[in-house]
Amino acid sequence: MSYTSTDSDHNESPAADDNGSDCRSRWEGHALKKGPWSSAEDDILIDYVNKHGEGNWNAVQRHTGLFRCGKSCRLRWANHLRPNLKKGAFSQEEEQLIVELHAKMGNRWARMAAHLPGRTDNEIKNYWNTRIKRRQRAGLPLYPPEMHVEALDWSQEYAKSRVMGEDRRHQDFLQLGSCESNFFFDSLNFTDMVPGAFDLADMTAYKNLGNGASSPRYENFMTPIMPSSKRVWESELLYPGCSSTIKQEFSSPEQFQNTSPQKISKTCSFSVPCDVEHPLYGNRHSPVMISDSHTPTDGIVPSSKPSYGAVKLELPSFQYSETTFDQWKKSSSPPHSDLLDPFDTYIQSPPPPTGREESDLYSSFDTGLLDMLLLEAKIRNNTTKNNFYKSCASTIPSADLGKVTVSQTKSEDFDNSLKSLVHSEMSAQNADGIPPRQREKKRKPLLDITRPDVLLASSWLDHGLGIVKETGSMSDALAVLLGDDIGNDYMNMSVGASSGVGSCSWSNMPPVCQMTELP
DNA sequence: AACTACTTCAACCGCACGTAC
DNA sequence: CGTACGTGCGGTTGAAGTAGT
Repeated sequence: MSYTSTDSDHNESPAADDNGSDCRSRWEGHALKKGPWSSAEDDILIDYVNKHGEGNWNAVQRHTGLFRCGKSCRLRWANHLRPNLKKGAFSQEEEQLIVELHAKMGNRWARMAAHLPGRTDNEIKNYWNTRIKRRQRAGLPLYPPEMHVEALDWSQEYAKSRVMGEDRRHQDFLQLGSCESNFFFDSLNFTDMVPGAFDLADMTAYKNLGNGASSPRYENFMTPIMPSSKRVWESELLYPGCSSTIKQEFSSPEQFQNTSPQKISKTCSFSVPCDVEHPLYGNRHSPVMISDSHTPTDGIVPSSKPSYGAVKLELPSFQYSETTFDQWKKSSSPPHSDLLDPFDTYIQSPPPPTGREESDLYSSFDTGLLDMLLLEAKIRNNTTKNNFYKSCASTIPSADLGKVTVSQTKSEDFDNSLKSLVHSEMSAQNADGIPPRQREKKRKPLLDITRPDVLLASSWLDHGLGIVKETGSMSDALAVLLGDDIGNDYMNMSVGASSGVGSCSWSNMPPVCQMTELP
């Protein structure tokens, strides 16, 4: 950015912004000013808003002669001029709330700002970016472990509220899957590699996975980056039944430990969500259980468009009603001081040691969600392949899924149909590495995982989480899971998508995605 | 004091959505 | 149905400020 004017000079800059409808660079022959606002401009804007109220920002320049575009006026008002704005550093409570909110929402700054009176989305965003850098430097994960538990609690509340029909506004465009992230991260990843335990809490854990793999100016990819087409792709991914069921069925680690893998498997089974008009799964909010699922879901349509080949380590953000969030807040545990900087008390409770015995994983149920995921992955290995197809199907828009008839739901044909859809979807996108439904909206690459700094950062990642980085490759895993045919398709896909959006080397996958051999 | 490196934050940019026509 | 417009959001940028040498 090159500010072309300052407070002292009131020259109108020959604005470089000629991009049409947004901030037009000129208005009635005058160049629109850019850069910092002068106090005189502020006064004009304040006066205008006092007289006419907020909104209709483009009219400001018409009525006041202020050579600022409407967007600029709105931003200035919202971030600096409107009353009741809090200035200064965030309080401890605010900081903690931001961390909690981010764990639940991702990079939804405006939504987070709604919970922080007097604070703007921009402030929160800046704070968060600063926090990322600080903690990265300190080699700390972005979230303390307690976040997982809280997120789990929240997801239950959230699931309840959804079943009760709340949050209709956001249900209108529910999409399944962590839509923007890499295909395997979305769909194969935890839902299937770690079947049955993929909900908000899981993604919080996953988020932590990536907390370190960033570099200056690129750190954001490790936080839940919303896609540029975020509103369409907004992920409401929740498998509320799964984690909730886990919690209900196994109220204690001992109980979990004493339960047969089969029971755990059934309890944690993979639930395919549904949507209101979904020809396959039934009506929205109709609890649906398919295959080996014993867990009703509240129904979310699997219609996300995967970003094939784009490893963005992105996590879905969760929309929620304000009511729901408040409910969650009430039910959540008391504030944790270790949510806060400076690197705080988290240092006193370091990440779990690496290289555990599996038995230790059982006993870590209450502390390490990621460990739980790993454990489940082992338990559930046998069901992974079939689930993979279902998961792939979850990336296919519901319209296409409609090709799979309801009668096929529980039959082998169902799986075959899904496989067919998956194949066709993959082959369609293989040509240029972009899924056909995504070509029209090519997005900026948010992560190039081949970047040296990104790869280097992975050690930080592992360190911060205490994860043993296994050496097995993802391609091997896929070969095992899918057979050579499908697996190769995905390998090719990965290569084909290596330009632009960001290539993905399988060996670069997070450790959790490299789980291959199970005892 | 001068220089450099780093951090903070205000503002810009592009995109997407909703609405009116 | 397509287009223009207004608005809002999230990501990015770079000037200004600060700390370190």
